[in-house]
Amino acid sequence: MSKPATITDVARLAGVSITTVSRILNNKPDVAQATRQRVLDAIQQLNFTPHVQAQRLAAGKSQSIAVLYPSDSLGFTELEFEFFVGASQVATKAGFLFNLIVTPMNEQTLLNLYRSNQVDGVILMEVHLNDRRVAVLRERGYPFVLIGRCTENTGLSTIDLDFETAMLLACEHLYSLGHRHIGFTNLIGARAGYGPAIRSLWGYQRACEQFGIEPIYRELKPTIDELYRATEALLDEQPGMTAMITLHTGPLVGAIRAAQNRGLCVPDQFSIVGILSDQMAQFISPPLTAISFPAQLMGSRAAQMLIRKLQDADYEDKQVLLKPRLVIRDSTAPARTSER
Amino acid sequence: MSKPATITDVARLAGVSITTVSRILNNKPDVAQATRQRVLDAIQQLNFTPHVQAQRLAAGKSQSIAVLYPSDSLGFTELEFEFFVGASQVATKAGFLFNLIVTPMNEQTLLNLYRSNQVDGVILMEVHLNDRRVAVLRERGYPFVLIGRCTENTGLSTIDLDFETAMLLACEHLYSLGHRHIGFTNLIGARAGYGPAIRSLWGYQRACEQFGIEPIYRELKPTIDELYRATEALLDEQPGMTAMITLHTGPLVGAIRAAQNRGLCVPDQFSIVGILSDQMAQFISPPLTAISFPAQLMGSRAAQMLIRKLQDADYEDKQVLLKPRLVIRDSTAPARTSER
DNA sequence: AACGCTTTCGGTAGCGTTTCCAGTATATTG
DNA sequence: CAATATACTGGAAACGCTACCGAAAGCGTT
Repeated sequence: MSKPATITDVARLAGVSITTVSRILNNKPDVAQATRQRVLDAIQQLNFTPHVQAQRLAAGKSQSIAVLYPSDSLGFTELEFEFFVGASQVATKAGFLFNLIVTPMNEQTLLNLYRSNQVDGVILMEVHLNDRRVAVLRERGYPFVLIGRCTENTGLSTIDLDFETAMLLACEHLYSLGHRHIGFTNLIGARAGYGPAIRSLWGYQRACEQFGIEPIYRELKPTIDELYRATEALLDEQPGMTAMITLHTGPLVGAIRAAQNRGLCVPDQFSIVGILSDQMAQFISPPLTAISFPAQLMGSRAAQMLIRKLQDADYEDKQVLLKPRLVIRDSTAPARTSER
Repeated sequence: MSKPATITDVARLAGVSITTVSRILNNKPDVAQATRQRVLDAIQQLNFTPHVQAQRLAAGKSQSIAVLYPSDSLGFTELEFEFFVGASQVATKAGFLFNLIVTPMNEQTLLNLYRSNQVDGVILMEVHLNDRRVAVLRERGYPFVLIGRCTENTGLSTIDLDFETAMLLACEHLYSLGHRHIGFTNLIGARAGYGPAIRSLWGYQRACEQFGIEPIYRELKPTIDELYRATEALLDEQPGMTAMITLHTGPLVGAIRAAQNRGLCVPDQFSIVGILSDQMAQFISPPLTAISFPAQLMGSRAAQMLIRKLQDADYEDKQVLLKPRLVIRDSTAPARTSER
């Protein structure tokens, strides 16, 4: 574990000043081709790698970004993971360090992240319509992007799935299959200001109006048990219900099991549409008809936006809204005319 | 985005030298109670947070660890994710930055990670029995720990699940339910030196000997399709097979579907045992009897070991082998005496 | 021959900490 | 009461790099 070579060693070996070496390291102009080669050889020979802490201290930048996913929220499924992988890949490629922070942060610790130069910018997940974190960061002018949206998004960089359209698509699909009684179990938090919940509800309500069907609605916590019980309850109360949409990702099996336990075969007697990543949808039996959740894409786009924002002083903030895509698999089927 | 306060500002405001402030920041002794309070007040008042890059440069430590998960290997499931979360939580709590690196690294870039002071130590995942990375790092004396094991582990810090015992447990469970023809689909790579595959195979072979049953064995890639086809093939070739164990985590549904497609109800006519995290096992229909894979625990233990190794000069390397636990759910049932 | 331009390079002052060493005042000891 | 230990504090040199500024050298222009 001998001490690694420093820029001084390289300079000495190449017979130049450290300034020149620094120029080459940072691809600055004003250096003769011959000198450049000599320095590169020296670097090679010494196995030199610049000391990142020193670089960052001198440059006044941390060259790293973080994703904040407060783990007290919904827990982890593959979906969150796909966000991280997407962001991580982009960051690494752009020469940024990627930090995943799952510990919930208060305002202080959030600001300290910037003040201590730990990160140049962050990606916020699980944002609420009226998110304190957003207010605090915006006020201080610290760079960040949101996965999700707030009520007021001007001047913010956001990326989000268009949940409203997603619900429309799902309803439309089921309606066209002949279903006229379509339930919807939403994530909890529509009242508390949780974006996906609210916007999904809007979409569902609009679809119901448009198709002239009666809403059958529940909000519940994301556990298998909750969804199981809720599905049972809905089936009891709404004997005509032949299909269901749920925003719950992992716990979705609860709905399938509840239906099957009633002797309702999915999809022949009961159709289910979810919102999941393609991989997750395939890992379920039966393979799920679902709005495809492009989590990895969203993660990488978010990282791209953030990094461009950091590098390009007059980068213009954008609010990206991804068009949802419905992938039809084996959990939806035409409604039987003579129902149950 | 005004410039954050520095240690000099704090020192000036408190009327002390920066040395004293530094002492307090690092909980060093030799500072009067009154002075400490005065400085703490100043820190509070200025919202001061030490500049991490500067701290690390001066201290010669990066205070960060990384997990290397080469994404070209098996892809991502919830399982990998749980590793990361476990490690990340421990790291954050210990004041370490946590870096997730999914880009595959060659020897050079791996070493550069240390040389450039980006990390103090790493956690290696997906290690092979004869892993180049291990050789390189060991030779240089760079700190690391393994999730998994090598052939020769003396002087290494490792943590691994006892796959051999795991297979014994699974077989035992099925045997005691009356199954006498038990298939096993393994991850690919037993020959190439992939630890889990090899050790599972050993366990399976031992169990077969012990219970006097005939091995029914396949190695395949971790995709749903592969597992589906393999299960079909096994059912064709081995009409007596009433149960199956698989090391494939996510794609496991392929086996379930294949059985169900044959009209074999799981578990009444066909039993399946997997190796999954508890959460994943519950997300499958039917809830899966499985060896519980304590991924999060393993991640956090690995991080703990690494950090202790970094902080404690004479820390003794340990090879931890976690005892597996079988959780019985609804995918296994007694073998029917009059089979198919 | 004097001037200015371009290209290429080096000197050096930071960046914000930690840490070693030396110093002062106070307390303890024989 | 001198001598020595003890508690506390400050000065200044690193840590390894970037970035500003200025200088030297080569070349064409007037």
